[in-house]
Amino acid sequence: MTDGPTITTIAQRAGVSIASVSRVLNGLPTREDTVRRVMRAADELGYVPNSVARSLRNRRTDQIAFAMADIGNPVYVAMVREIQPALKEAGYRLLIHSTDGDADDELGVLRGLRERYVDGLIISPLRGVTEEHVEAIVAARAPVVVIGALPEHMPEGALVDNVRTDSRAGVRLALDHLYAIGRRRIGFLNGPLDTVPGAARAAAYREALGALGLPYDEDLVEVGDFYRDSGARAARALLAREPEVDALMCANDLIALGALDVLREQGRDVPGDVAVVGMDDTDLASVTWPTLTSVSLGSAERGRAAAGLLLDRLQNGPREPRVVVVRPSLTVRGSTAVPGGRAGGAG
Amino acid sequence: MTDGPTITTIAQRAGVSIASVSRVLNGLPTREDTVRRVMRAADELGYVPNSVARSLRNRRTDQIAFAMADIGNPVYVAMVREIQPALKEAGYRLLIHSTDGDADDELGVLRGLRERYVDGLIISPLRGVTEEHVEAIVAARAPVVVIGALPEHMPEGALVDNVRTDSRAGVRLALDHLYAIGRRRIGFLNGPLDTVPGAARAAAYREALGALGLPYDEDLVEVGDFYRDSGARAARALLAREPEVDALMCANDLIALGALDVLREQGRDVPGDVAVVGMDDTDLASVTWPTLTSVSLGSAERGRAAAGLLLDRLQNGPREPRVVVVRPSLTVRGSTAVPGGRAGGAG
DNA sequence: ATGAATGCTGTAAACGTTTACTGCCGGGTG
DNA sequence: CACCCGGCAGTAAACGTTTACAGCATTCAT
Repeated sequence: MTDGPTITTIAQRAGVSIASVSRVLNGLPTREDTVRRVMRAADELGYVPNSVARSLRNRRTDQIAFAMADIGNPVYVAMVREIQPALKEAGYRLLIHSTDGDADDELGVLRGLRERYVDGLIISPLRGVTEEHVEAIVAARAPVVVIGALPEHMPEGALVDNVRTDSRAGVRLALDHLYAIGRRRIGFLNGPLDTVPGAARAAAYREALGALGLPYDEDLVEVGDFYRDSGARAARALLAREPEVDALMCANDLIALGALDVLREQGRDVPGDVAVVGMDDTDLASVTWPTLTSVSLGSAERGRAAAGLLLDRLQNGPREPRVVVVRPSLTVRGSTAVPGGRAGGAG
Repeated sequence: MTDGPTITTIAQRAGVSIASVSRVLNGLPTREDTVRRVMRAADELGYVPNSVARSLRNRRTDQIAFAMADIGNPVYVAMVREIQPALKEAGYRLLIHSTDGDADDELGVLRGLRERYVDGLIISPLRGVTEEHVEAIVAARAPVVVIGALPEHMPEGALVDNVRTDSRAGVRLALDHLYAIGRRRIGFLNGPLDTVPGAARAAAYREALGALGLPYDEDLVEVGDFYRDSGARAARALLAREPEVDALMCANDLIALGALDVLREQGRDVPGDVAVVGMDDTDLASVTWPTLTSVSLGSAERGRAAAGLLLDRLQNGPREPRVVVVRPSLTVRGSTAVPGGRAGGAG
């Protein structure tokens, strides 16, 4: 009564052994009569199998974890939105680990794989895959998909697929676009250099300027965090130091939001005086005013790919690690809507 | 090697029984010498306890689920952001069920409680708590917290706490504000009437108008979905039918976004010509232009409260069901920033 | 009528823990 | 010296499944 029926309860009521009960419930060939008796008893008792016991015996939990820095970040929300239905479809439950950018937490999740509470993991390490990450992945002996950059050489035993985006190409798209609409003094508001995206975007900015024949000027670069208020601070500093900038390349949409705040506050027209480009192309980009031109790094697509790779591994067994690269694209909106000249902004 | 060490492996290596191993690992009083031997063996083997086996034996999984309609909705994101750290702090993992507003899915989660894969559940049923929900909750015999309205009378066995907000009061806050800044023809863009929030807000709108001595005019009301494009459609329809509206009360921020799109497109000044108020006070509200005055229904607070109630139950055992009511508040921003008159908008 | 083959069913072990219970050993007490 | 008690450790059962294996009827062929 208080403790819920088990197959033993059913077996007693139906007058058969627990083995028969199990077989019936799992649809294994059984005599018609036995099937009826067991089904009847199970129905009457309102039996529901205990998933923990089943997991212990089957050595699988039908659970998959997704670990990222911050569930409040629209990029990760976009990924979760793709991952969750894909997993549900395949009969897996989803566990969420929001690590708050805490590296120890992140490693904790990875090491926790050895507790076998999930069958696989999708992880997006904020500060890249360190030696320790690799060790934990090897020790895990459960499939892992990393969203983001992976070290050049992974050891043999690392069962790890990889989904990445070419943020270098993304930055180039943005700078090409700004160049095309006539901008020559292009500031750069970046996130922390010790994060993977931060470092990659810094290098890409420099490289893209070179390709366009523009000089790299340290005074045009400001480093902060990937948040709105930090973006505002950075924009303020940059505009004070270099009032002549005619475009701001922002390392993500939140930074761009902060920049827009400051530009509005200072009465500078966007994009007339200063054009602004964000990155990630989150939902926010179509909400701002003017709407924000942004480089899409395919968050949704990356989420979908990661789920696909993991499920493939779980369903079809071991295989060579795979890498999926998602191509960035540029969505032009109001904040750069000045084809060739310097007119008022549009939505 | 391939299968990971268990306490049996440790016991052999340390030359003790598995009981002693377990005792040492759980910090139960044990002879100094035994402790050392076991610890040493565990270290050398890189032992990690199997959480599934532990769950089976302990009859607890240290997992909690949160079920809501759509993880893409900022309201739920805000809740998750509060729930996740609270659970982590208490040693619980978080499972996410995004039901896509599918009622069967929602019931599935509730019924799934009987599989005992989680120790408790926080659920925010989109269309209210039906008879079937109640049945499932009673059958669950695991603590449940419902965010949203609960039926008047719950049966004895229902282990359910409740967190709700007073959206009636929220709507009143908004209408009082609009009235105070001189608006008299206040349109209402609502969500589906068969959702709990939709129905509540419809009633509240009517009631609040009455309290202000304003007539209820069906032509001023438009019903759609809780999404941006639906909000835009509704706004277009309403403005076409009633060009004289001087304010739009929107049943959530996304609808308000759509309304702002349409007003801008039609060249109507916000808040000069039409003031706009949203609901939920999501992150979006401070991003739009003009920024959006919005009624906060305390999403974060509700999430925190729900986690608190559930953890309390899990840690301190059964007690009388509790109800927490979160008071709404109004955050005034640009979209209504016209104290008493009809001047240009500000941020 | 006997043997093998066929088709179900039941017994028991296993998954990896925790813990009640029993038993052993040593020391203190009468 | 006998007894008891305390402190530890080991045996075994239990959590709720799944499944290998053995066994039993029944059927069929010879």
